[in-house]
Amino acid sequence: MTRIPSCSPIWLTSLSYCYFNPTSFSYVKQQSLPLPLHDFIKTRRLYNAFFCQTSRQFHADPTVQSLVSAVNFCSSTPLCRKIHAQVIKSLNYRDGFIGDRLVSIYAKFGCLDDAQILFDEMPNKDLVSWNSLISGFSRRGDLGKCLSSLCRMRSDMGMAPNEVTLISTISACTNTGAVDEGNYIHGLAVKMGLLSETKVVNALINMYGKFGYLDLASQLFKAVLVPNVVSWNSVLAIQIQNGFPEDGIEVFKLMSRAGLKPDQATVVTLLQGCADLGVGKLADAIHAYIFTCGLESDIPISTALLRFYAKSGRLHASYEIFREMKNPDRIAWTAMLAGYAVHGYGRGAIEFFDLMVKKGVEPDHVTFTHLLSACSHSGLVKEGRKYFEIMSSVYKVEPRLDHYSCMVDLLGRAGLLKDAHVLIESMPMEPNSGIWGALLNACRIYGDIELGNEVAERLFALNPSDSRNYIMLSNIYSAAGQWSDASKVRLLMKERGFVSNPGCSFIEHRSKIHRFVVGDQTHPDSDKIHKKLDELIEKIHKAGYVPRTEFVLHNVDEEVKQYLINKHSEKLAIAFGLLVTDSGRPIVITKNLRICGDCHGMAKFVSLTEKRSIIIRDSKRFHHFADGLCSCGDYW
DNA sequence: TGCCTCCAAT
Repeated sequence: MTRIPSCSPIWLTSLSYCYFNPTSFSYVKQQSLPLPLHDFIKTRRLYNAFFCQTSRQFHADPTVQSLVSAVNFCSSTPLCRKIHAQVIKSLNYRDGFIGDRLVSIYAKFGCLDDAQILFDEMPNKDLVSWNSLISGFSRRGDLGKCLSSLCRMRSDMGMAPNEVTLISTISACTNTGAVDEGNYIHGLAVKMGLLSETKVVNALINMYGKFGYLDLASQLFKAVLVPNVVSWNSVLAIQIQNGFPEDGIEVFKLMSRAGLKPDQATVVTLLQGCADLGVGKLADAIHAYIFTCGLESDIPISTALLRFYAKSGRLHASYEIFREMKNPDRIAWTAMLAGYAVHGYGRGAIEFFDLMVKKGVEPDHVTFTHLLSACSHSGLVKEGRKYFEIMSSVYKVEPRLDHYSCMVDLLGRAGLLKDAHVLIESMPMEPNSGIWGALLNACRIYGDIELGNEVAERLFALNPSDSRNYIMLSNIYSAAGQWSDASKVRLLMKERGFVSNPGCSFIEHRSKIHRFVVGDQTHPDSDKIHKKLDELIEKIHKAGYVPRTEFVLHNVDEEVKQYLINKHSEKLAIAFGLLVTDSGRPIVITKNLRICGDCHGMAKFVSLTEKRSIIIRDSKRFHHFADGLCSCGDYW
């Protein structure tokens, strides 16, 4: 074994700095430290010697305890480096233990190379060391390294993975959408008899749920002998995230009946379901529960609550929650910003963003998506361009597809079709269907048939099975009065076997959800509703309201068109008490003001499939429709 | 006394 030479502490600190960051070698040189490259290589061996030597001295040294506690509270890379340097200096190192923790911290903060180097240098790697490394790769979404480490561990070292190894690997499969690899790990879990571990099954339930294999997930859940809160939370989240919030709420009821106490994750997930469904009463109950349990200072819970109120049109309530937060994090700030954006407060969103930066909260790519979408929906072209520019130059957030999509939408809605097209051509990555779709929508608004045609061609090539593109192109032709071309597109759709689903509206009334489809008379109170509708339609027509119909339907009588439009969502909303008048004129405020007062636009926005939102204002307050549902619970 | 499953902003 190499003898450990006597070294000054400063030399060792620099050594560890240099060790972790070879590019900063010049820094060490500047300090006039005797450390040329070959010495640096030598120090690697030296370092190994430290590990071996110190493992023997571990119990003898009194500073070990402080190092252990230091490493346990280690929360950042610089701190981790300091402790690591200290570990080397004090010669107190038991392989494993502190090393494992350091590996996982380096990995946690994205220094995967450092983690790997440190791991490789560790002389005696036990199962926990391997798990630390694998979990690090998993957290950073590096499935390849996760799997290769798992293989190395099994074949090179002859070590069997335990439940922790599998949980980390399953999690990596989930986050990268790797179905085959996930199946392989599932098989491995069966082979190793690890399906009796609830945590492993929970990870698998979550994985299959995220992949959309709900049957498999529920089979696994049923097979768990004693499901814990996480098992229940997983099933709850699966239902809600796959678009079945009602089933999710049923799961919650079963969970309560099974005697399990909801935890933070339960509450957050339920609130997400409430926001998707717009069920105000359940959310109110949850809000009360939050207070009873003293959870109101919990940031994720407050954020979920904030989002619920914002989605329900109660932006003030949402802001109150935000204001009450002690230390809102980036996610909370972004959620609030999204609230402003979705309600069409472009200027408000900008001001809020500036405040966020001023408070020292760093925006990320999601923040910019909302900010740009706020600019887009308020027609703030100049501002949108500015933020798109500085997001990479100042905030070092490289624009992604979503940001380009927002910008194309912004320029397109402002009528700058050419600029939008140029921007798409300049993108460093392949534009997706969302981006071409935004441009196609702009072509529809401005009636640009030529460009619309070109864009539609691209969309058909990119996503031939998406019926929305065909409908949009057909609408462009309809709006221009080119009925035969519009018919051709519709025919093409038919040939390719697409059925265009009619938009569906639904409204919560006294804790019950009522669904309506155009021309639908199946509601038990249909007669009453329609009578009321006729009354109100007459009223608003008298007030001077004329719906736009030109691209709704063609080769249909004007009267029939009016009928179909009138019977749909906007009038339905009015029938339920949202008399949309302001000094005698109906007002419709949408996040895109250009569609304001457009009956078809509104019906479309309220439709379930569109997943967009609108806001209607009556004399007292705003009513917000999100995901096809009016969820302003207190006006009935 | 180190590694791990569910939950918050598109």
